[in-house]
Amino acid sequence: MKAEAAERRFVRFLKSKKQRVTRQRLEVLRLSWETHEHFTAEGMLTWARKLDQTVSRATVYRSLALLVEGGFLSVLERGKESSLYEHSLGHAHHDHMVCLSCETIIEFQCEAIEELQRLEAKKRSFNLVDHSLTLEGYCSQCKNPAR
Amino acid sequence: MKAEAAERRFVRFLKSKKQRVTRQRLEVLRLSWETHEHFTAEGMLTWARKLDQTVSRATVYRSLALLVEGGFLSVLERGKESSLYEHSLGHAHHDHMVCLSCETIIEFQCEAIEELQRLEAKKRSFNLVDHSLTLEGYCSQCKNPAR
DNA sequence: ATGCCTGCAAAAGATTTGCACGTCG
DNA sequence: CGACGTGCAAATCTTTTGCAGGCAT
Repeated sequence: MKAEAAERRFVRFLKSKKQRVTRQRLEVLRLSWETHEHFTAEGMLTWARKLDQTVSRATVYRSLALLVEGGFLSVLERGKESSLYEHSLGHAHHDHMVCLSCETIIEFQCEAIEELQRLEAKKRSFNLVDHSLTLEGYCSQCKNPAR
Repeated sequence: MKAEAAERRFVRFLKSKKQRVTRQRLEVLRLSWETHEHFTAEGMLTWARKLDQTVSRATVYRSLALLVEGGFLSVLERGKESSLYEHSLGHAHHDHMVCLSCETIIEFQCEAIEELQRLEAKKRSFNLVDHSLTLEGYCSQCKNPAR
């Protein structure tokens, strides 16, 4: 999805929730569309501050949460490490492989896995909303069988 | 695996790492074998303190990390929420479905998914060490399509 | 002996919250 | 206007760490 489309959709999303369209919220949305990398809340704060000295950390967190709720961003939780965000609408869904050595993130898609997940959920009358799958190991660069 | 077997294996594990077999470490191991539920570090601390007033939080965390490293426990990371542990050796590997409403955790196994993960990893020359798959949604009790 | 462990308390790090003020609708 | 959003700083919460003394080997 293009940035402008995302923006229009975000405005609609906010209105539907009776929330206000503010400069800060739009800014976070726009910035998240400007990279194709994963980013942290702190990273977003740094970018936002380049445009507007006064944006606060709290607002960045609050906006990111809103964007996730609306499905504009998806989150990759990393235990105690800070979460990584990426814009998601219009991106095909994918999962991640994370290198335990160099931290590189490889994205992959596998429809067969998704299908099996839906099947397992259905078996248990579980109303599947979302899922997160992360494979941990060593990328081809690091191939480090030690641990 | 029985508790005694786990204990023997843990002692061997510690010795192999030239680490000491201490009362606190054994206690954490034993307690983790006494429940078949998932537990938090804080929960473990509470249990341990019933037996020994002086066990410290730091030691519980350090022991849990050791047990995870040795493969005695597995962890379910929950974003900002505290991690959940469960004894794993001798338990077949499984993944989790977490109810967004009542927090119930349903365990499931699917060898076909595991196989596909190995396949995807191999495709990318990724040396797979571990993985975590969590399905989020609503359990049959809560079936709450809203969100 | 002696070096790994432990308890304690303080530190860390990410994220959240309370509050007074600003601003969108 | 009036409610909702924002910035700021302080608070939270989980987990980690530094250090002095204790205990396993």
